[in-house]
Amino acid sequence: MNTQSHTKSTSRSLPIALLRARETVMAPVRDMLQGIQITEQKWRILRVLDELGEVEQSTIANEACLLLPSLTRILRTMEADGQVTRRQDSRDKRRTMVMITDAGREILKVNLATSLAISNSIEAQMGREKLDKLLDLLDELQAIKV
Amino acid sequence: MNTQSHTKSTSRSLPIALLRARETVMAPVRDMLQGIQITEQKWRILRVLDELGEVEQSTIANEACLLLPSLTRILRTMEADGQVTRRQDSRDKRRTMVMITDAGREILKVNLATSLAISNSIEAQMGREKLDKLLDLLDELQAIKV
DNA sequence: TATTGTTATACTCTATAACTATA
DNA sequence: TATAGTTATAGAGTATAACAATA
Repeated sequence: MNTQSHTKSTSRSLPIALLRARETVMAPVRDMLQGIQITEQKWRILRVLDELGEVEQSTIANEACLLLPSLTRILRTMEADGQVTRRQDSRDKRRTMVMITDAGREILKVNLATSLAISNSIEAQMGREKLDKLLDLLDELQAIKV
Repeated sequence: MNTQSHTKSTSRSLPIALLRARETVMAPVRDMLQGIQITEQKWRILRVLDELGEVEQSTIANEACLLLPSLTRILRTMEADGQVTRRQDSRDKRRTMVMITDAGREILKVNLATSLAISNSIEAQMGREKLDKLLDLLDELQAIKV
């Protein structure tokens, strides 16, 4: 409690605590992405596509935390840049199926070492056990319906 | 490990896990803020100012995860809207000291009940103990130097 | 010389509504 | 009627550099 209005300390506010933690983690990731001219959003899309294989755009939007209109625009440039392919689903023609290309996968591969180095640095400071616990709790939080 | 390039599952990727968890938590908060015509960034600034009292802009930028140029613009409108006051520090004239006003505090106060209801809903689903553990871990993560 | 903050600029994302095509 | 995705548009934030004032 503070003296002003009895709101919680910002460090015990989940939205702010999540944001601050993310900023700490993202700082070196942003350095990495800047070197390869790719935005955070594109990086997330590549990660999601690499993990899920060929999926429809709504799935990407959910998994990568992007709105469909944003995704439409971003995928257009990623397709032009040869990082993803898109095709109409033959069974349900409303759906567009998206897949990562070899060139897209190459971007992930080239940055794997840096990516791991960042993870390892965090693990070295937090400890594997705490990090796993944190990921478990985040996964649980992410799944709830507020 | 997935089949494509041996990257980690996105749910075990700290940047993505933090973002997804935040999106879950922010959904109802955004509903609340939309009702009062205030952006997430302004809400964070009000929270930080309410907690810290009168502080310089660099402190706000750090605590609310905003860049100084963004903060300059946002504070200009918040000052015009009577939510904060700004004055030059007399000892170090480079510094601008910012303070929340009663009107700004009123915004926090009016939304305190909704804010608490959201917290309580999360607590009801996660449990107090897990939530505290999560906040502890986030605080620890936020403080490391990657 | 370094630091605090502002301004300028270009870019990108967000949010919403309206729309098309398909189911 | 509902759903998947696109387009249009307005608004806001991001990132960087250049700058002014002060230390």
